[in-house]
Amino acid sequence: MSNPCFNIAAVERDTGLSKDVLRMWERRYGFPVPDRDSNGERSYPAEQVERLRLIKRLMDMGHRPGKLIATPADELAALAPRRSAPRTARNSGSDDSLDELLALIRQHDGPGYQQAMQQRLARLGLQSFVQDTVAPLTQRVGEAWEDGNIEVFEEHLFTELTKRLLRQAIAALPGSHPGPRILLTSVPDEPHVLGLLMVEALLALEGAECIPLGTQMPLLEIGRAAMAHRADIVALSFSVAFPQRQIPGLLQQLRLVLPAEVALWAGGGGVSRLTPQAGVLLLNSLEQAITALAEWRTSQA
Amino acid sequence: MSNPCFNIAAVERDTGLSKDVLRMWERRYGFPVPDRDSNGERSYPAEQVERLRLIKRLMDMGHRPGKLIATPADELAALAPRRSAPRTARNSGSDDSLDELLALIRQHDGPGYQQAMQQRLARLGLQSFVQDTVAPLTQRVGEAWEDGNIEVFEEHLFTELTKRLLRQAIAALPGSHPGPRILLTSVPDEPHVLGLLMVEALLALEGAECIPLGTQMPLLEIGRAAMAHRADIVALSFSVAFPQRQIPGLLQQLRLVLPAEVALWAGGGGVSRLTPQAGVLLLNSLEQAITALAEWRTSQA
DNA sequence: TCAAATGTTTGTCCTAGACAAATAGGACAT
DNA sequence: ATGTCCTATTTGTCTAGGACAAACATTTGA
Repeated sequence: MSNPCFNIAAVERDTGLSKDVLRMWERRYGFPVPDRDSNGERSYPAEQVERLRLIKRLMDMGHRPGKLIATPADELAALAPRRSAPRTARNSGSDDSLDELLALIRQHDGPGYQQAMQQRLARLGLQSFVQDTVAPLTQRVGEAWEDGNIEVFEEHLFTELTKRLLRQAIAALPGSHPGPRILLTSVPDEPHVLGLLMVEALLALEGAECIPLGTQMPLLEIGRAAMAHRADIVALSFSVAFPQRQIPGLLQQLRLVLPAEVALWAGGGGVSRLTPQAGVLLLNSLEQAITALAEWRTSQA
Repeated sequence: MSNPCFNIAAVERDTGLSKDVLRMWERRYGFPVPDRDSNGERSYPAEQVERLRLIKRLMDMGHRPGKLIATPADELAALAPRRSAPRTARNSGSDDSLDELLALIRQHDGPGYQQAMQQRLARLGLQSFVQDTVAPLTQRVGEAWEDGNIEVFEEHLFTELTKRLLRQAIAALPGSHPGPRILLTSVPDEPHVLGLLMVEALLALEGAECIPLGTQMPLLEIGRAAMAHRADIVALSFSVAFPQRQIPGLLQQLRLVLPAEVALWAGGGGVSRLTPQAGVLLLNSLEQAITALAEWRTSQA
């Protein structure tokens, strides 16, 4: 047979579970139980790696590892979407056209998806496209991900193609910039960029001068960048997947690094359940970004 | 005093040196010697972290840790850019226009950089733009990074804006795809996407159907994606920063996961010093990607 | 019904030993 | 002088189990 086998470092890479955790689970729960190679080192069969990936995904949804590992294989039932509001027609389940877009991704039809999205963009205009198509579609993909009925590579394809569409649309905008200079980025350990692009599109549309720095900037660097670019506002994005309890500390720390006259905005799914922070403006929706921009302008006038 | 202190996990994040390595160095070389907090856990003063960062950078340039740690503080001299060919006029030092582009980044003039690059793209055409502007410019930025004379956020700005330019150019290409279906991605722990975009631009220009999946795909997922998209070729990119010794193992493992009829290509700065691998085509330059595509086509005819 | 106290679960850190992969240095042959 | 092989050193990663604190769940008390 000689199925493909993985050493512990490879499993760490592929699952996101640290070596310490892998060894600890083996000690405590008796799973995974890897084979040993000629040097006595762990060698995980692909099957166990697969199971670990599934467990990790369910953990990210809020399940506890102890329970998951005990469950034999009908944990497929545990896929039960632990969503607070189970998809009323109002929040995200109603729009059939979103389902069509999602179906294109599921059929791995990249060109078809691009074309359909281009049409929507042309029809709706950028603002409505972002708010009424990209945002809900992203949420739908996130839900599918939690429910386990989308493949990792399908999600990657969606993200990659959507990023391209947004960047293209942003690049096509006219170049006059009356508004504030807004530096857009995310903190280390936050690699998601789609939310940042959505808000960039909306802000650029309103005439703000956006400085996109990509993701994962060390805090001290964000401070330096704000100085160097003479930014008026620093806008950060936190995805729902980002560990919520770290956010207040990060924001406070960054607030200390930034000059007082630079505004600090934080948005994205990760901040929606957060209590207000001194010196930080929390944006709970895309609309709010537009409002905040208008308010900033009046406050400067 | 209470200078800012870092626990071992923070040092790992900030330096890229694994916890194991940090503890081992302490045991073997007597550096770093962190303080201990009330729980007996390592607490690294900022000064030592700074030194570690410097050491890591020099290591990435080819120096050995043993020597570096022994060197007191005049290792600043060791900054001597150990570049193999110290910038002859031929390899990368001659083109003044590249320096102008780099200067725009250093002045944090994003719009100016974008405009200058757009002009070059229009003048040279996509192929020459990629090969003669983007590639050497990327290398130049990498050198500046090694020499420590570029800021992190400057590098981020460069990367972000250049990504946009390339994606825009790719999107503008006509849509007929006679060629093979090529799946483009990178392995986990390899977040760099610029190289992937460069090769995508060249391959798409030659009529290949490129399926961009972004970066950091788990190996098993790459296999599934190749099946789902009926890919003819899987192309991976490894940056110079990627730990070279991990690459052969990764490629072999991926080779086992992929169907035999799917070709596996690996390119980027990380593979340039690699010995040939069975079942894997190593691309040492962008030109080689074009050649490889032509060869694949004749072999299929 | 909410808040505080208690108990469980879980991840990360610790020490210290072993070994193999990578690299450098030296001997030898071409 | 140059290239190849062999040996010695350097260096990173793995292993084992123990300890503990932070996160979470549950029960108690108001």
